[in-house]
Amino acid sequence: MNPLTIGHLAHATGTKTETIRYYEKIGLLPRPRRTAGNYRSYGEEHVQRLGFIRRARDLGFSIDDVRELLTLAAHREQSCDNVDEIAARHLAATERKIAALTRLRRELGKMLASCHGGEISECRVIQSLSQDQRSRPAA
Amino acid sequence: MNPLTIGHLAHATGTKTETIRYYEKIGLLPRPRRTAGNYRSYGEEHVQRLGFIRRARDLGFSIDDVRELLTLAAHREQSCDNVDEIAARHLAATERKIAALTRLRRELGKMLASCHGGEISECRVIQSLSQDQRSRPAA
DNA sequence: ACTGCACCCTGTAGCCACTACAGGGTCAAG
DNA sequence: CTTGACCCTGTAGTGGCTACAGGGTGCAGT
Repeated sequence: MNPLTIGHLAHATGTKTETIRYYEKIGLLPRPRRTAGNYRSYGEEHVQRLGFIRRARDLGFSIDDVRELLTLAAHREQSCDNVDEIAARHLAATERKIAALTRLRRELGKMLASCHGGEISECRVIQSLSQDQRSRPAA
Repeated sequence: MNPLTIGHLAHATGTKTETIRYYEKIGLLPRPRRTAGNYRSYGEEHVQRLGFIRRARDLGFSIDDVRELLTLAAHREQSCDNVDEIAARHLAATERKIAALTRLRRELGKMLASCHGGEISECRVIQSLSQDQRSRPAA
């Protein structure tokens, strides 16, 4: 209801004040009014918009994606195909990341499981990192 | 065998020349000899070391971890506990990332599945981003 | 000898999405 | 009228490269 300071807006949306100023600088949040003492003064619309931004960011959307989602969200009568496309693209990228990390996890797990302690000279982890897999003898 | 230029070292290890110079700048690769024309001149030991670095980086180890792994690898008579600890820590971090991304994937999948096209005003994706989950009505 | 051309050199700036100061100003309570 | 919590701007740092700009080197072909 009443206008909020940047600190209150930060608290209300779970954002840091520096981040809010950063979003303003890059044009993601509109510049708010200022008080007589030059403090930023926010209203309900800023809480909404920053909440949207924060939720999208928490879901891993890039700043550019968020920017586009905000623009699309403002055109209520248009088709949501573009929105779905952004989300689908992000979902696909997330799946690719999961797949890559899963491969890493398997590799790391194998390395660790094969190491039975002892000296560095016998350490499987170091051995794995030291030799090119392609030229390692099959034995 | 014969000394390599930076381009040849790059080719041999699948690294970019800029990255090799960067690794030298941050002290990860030792400064090589120079030719009369001030070209960097690399030997087999550089191929080994850069190969180690690249494999560790491909497994997602941070530069600082790689630095420590290189130091540990050089002390062949010491225990490999420290190595295993770095690897275990990295494995745990990788698992946390996978868990976080898996949650994201589920959320994104739910959002997309519930959206049946049409107008933005009815778009589930936009709705999800627009409202705070905690204050959304249960219906 | 000369001309291209591919490669090499240094140094700096940019990427992403913040985060952390430094050096100041404002405002309400005591 | 002072204290302390908040606010302001602007700049620099994070990780791990990547991309220039503006030059020099080396070798093949003519």
